[in-house]
Amino acid sequence: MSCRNAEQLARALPAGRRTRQRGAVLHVLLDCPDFVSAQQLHALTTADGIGVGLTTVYRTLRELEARGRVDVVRDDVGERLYRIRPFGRHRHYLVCRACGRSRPVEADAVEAWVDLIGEAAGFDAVEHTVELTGICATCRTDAPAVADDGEPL
Amino acid sequence: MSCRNAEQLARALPAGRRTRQRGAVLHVLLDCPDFVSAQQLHALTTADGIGVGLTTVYRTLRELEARGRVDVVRDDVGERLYRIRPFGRHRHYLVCRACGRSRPVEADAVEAWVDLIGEAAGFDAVEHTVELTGICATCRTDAPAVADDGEPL
DNA sequence: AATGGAAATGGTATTCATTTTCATATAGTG
DNA sequence: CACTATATGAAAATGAATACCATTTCCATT
Repeated sequence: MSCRNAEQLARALPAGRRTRQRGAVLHVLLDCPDFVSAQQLHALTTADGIGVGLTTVYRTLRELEARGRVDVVRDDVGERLYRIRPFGRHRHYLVCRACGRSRPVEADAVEAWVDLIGEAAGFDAVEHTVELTGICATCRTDAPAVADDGEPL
Repeated sequence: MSCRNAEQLARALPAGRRTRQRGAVLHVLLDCPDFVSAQQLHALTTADGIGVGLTTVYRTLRELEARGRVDVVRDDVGERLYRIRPFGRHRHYLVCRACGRSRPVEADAVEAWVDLIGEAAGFDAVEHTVELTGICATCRTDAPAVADDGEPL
C-alpha cells in the first residue's frame, strides 16, 4: 500500500474527526484505480489488518459522496461502486464489463446538453447520471478475463 | 382501466404463451404514463382483481426488458422502475423528483456522443444509461407534492 | 496529563427488493 | 380430449443497505 497520494488523502479527509478507520478506507480507495463496492472495501481493509466495520465503511462512503470526493456508479445488480474523483470535479466513466477497468471521459458536451434539456422542459435542480460500459481493446484482443459462467479463470 | 392501447398491447405481447397474467401486467403498464416498480405493478394487478403473483410480475418485466419493450431506470434506493417504451425505440427520460412524472427527452446528441467516446477509447459493444431528474414547473409553483419527511400530504 | 462530552465505531438485528425452488396449473398442439 | 412443454406462484433464500445501541475514541479544555 503506497502513500504517494498523501496530499490527496489529506485533502479528502477534512470531514469531522481523524480516525484510523476513515484513513484506512481512504487509503484503500486511493489505491484502487477503479470502482469498488463497499463490501470489497470492507474485505480489503480487513486483509490489510486495519479492520473497519462494515457499518463504518458504508458511513464513510456516504460522507465522501456527500462531499463530492467520490464518483458512484451502480453495477448490473444495483450495487453501488465507488471511485475517488480523479480531477476534483464531477466526472463520467467508461467501464470495461470484462476487466472492470474504468477511465474518465470528456463529458462537457453532455453537461451542456443536460442544462439545455432541463431548461427547455422548465425543470429546476436537474441532476444526471451517465454510465458507459463496453469491452475494452485489451479484453477484446486477449483471452477473456472471466469465464462464461462469470468465474475468474 | 382503459383499452385504448389494444394494438400496442398486442404488439408487445408476442413472447411465449398468451396468459391472463401477462396480459394483466401489460394492461397496467400501458395505463401508467410514468415509471413504476415491480412491487407497485403487483399491487395494482391485485387491486384490479386480476391477481398476478410477484414472481410472475418480475418474470414478465424481465422478458419485456429483454425484448426492448420497456425502459428501465433505478430510483435512489436502487429499485428498478419500468415504463413502456413510448416510441418503439430506446429513450431517455426527465423525471420529476417531487411528483414522479416523467417525459421522454430528445437524446440523439447523447447517442452520438456515446458512439464517439466508445470509438475514441477503442471500446466495443458500448452500452449507456442516462438518467435525468429535477423539479418540474408544476411542482415548483404549486404546493410540494410530498412533505419534508417524504410522507404524502 | 487528566477530563468530559460529543462524535465515531461496529456487531447484531432488521428491512426489503429480487431471485430461486419446485409442486401445481394451464395453454395450445396433435 | 389428451398430452407435454411452458407458465404460475407460494414460500424460502439471498444479499445489499440500514437501524439500533452499547462501547470506544477523539480532542478541546482545564
